[in-house]
Amino acid sequence: MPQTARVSDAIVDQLEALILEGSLRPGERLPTERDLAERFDVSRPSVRDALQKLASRGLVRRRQGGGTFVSDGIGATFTDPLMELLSKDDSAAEQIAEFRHALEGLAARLAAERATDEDRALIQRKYDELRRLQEADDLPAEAAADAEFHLAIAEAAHNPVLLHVMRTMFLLLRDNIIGNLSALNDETGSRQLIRDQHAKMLEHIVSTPDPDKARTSAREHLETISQMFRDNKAATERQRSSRRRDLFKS
Amino acid sequence: MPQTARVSDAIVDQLEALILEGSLRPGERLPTERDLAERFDVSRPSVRDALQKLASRGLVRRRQGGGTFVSDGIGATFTDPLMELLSKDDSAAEQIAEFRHALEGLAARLAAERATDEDRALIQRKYDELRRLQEADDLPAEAAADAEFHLAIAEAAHNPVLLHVMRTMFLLLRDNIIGNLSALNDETGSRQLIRDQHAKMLEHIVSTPDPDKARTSAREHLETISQMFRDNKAATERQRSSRRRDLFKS
DNA sequence: ATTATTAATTGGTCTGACCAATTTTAAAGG
DNA sequence: CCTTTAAAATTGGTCAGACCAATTAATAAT
Repeated sequence: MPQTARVSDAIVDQLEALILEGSLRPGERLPTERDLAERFDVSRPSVRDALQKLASRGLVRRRQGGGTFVSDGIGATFTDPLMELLSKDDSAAEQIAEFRHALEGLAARLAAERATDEDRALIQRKYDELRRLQEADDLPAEAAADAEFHLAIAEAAHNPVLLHVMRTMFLLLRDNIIGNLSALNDETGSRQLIRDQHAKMLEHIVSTPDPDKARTSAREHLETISQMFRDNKAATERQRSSRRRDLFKS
Repeated sequence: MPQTARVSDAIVDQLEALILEGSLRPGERLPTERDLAERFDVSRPSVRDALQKLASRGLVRRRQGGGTFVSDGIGATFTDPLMELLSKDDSAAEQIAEFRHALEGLAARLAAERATDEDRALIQRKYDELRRLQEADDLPAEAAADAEFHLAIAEAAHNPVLLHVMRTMFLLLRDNIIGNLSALNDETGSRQLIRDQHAKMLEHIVSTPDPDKARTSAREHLETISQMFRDNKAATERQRSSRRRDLFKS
């Protein structure tokens, strides 16, 4: 029997279609369980089953007493439970760094080849926003803007699978980017280097598109990020080591 | 309130832990809903909620009248609903091909660096199995063995995030690999080329490990695969075009 | 007009019943 | 004694109705 033979699966399919096609918009409240039960002519537990499944997939949020809402950003939360599990591992950031070069290099190259005028405008806007936040003293906002800039480039690559993988990657790296940026405050010149590299990426993707140079500048940027990550980790290890020695000092 | 305040969420957490730690093994049947309700001292609908969530995540399979079973291969089914949705798009295979080079090249390099004796033995076994199936006339089995060989290399890279991304990638590519292999039957020499490339990968990862050569041979292999894919697609397009002309011939 | 209280609404949990698919057990026939 | 078939038991799926707890909306009091 097909997997959708279940009453609740049929409801999931219909609600999912409404969400993905935009009839139900992010933040919008769904009809109540009792209401949906009436509309679909099924029992309330069957509707609950369906809504629980959508919630499990991150498509909706449920509030006792409040209602059921379409999630604000589809994909803004993990939709991959295994990836979510892996994200709890401290070494996830390091593992991602190992192939982030390759993905960001490819995304930059494809973006230089394929970006539409609209894409370029979006990348420019995200770049401007990032520059503005680099002057402000708000690390979480700066980290978010950094991710937005890179994801705008990924969008311009017009490869939905690659975009999805990179989105997930940035979810995993959220805390890591903030940590990297805070470490930047302590080092002369590295913040400027990051800014220069972003400017170069922008140039080769938006101003004078050149796939090979776009790819190279992206990879250089990521190599710098990785080196910073390694330095940051080593410094943290030294601090830990020092604190451990202090603890056992007589 | 924390997300696990719900009765069913607490049950999900406990069952998940049992599955991930191996107390509940793949293929093993779980206690019945009524049994679990008694053990957890909650209602049957609450247990159902929890089991539905595990099923939605691909961790268990449910059979009316039969019972609830731990899935055979965790990760063997899609755990990412958005990726599953993208897989329904015909161009997913092409999109993945665009970055598969990079990932497989990296996996091969890391495998050459990091493989344990056990890893090398596994890769050798998967290679032997693939060679055996290349002599048989069973395309789906050959395609599965091909994926197993590549995934054994990815396992030897010892990067769980990369492995997870590549596993998902192979789920997306399942049908595509079968199509590529069936097209191979029609072409002189390309099957031998594929075999030679697999042998070279094995050599540089297992026999005489060399990270740079491993990476290069993996990328050459993937370039061949991509070219085949493009040729296969072009041929399919020509066939479609020819059939369209035939349909309108007076 | 604002604030506090009360009522209504919504999701969460529960009990008990029944249906449909599957598995197990028992009986009949060879 | 073995095999086949039928019946019984078990399991997940669905339902109705009730009640609880959190949130929202409406009303009353200041």
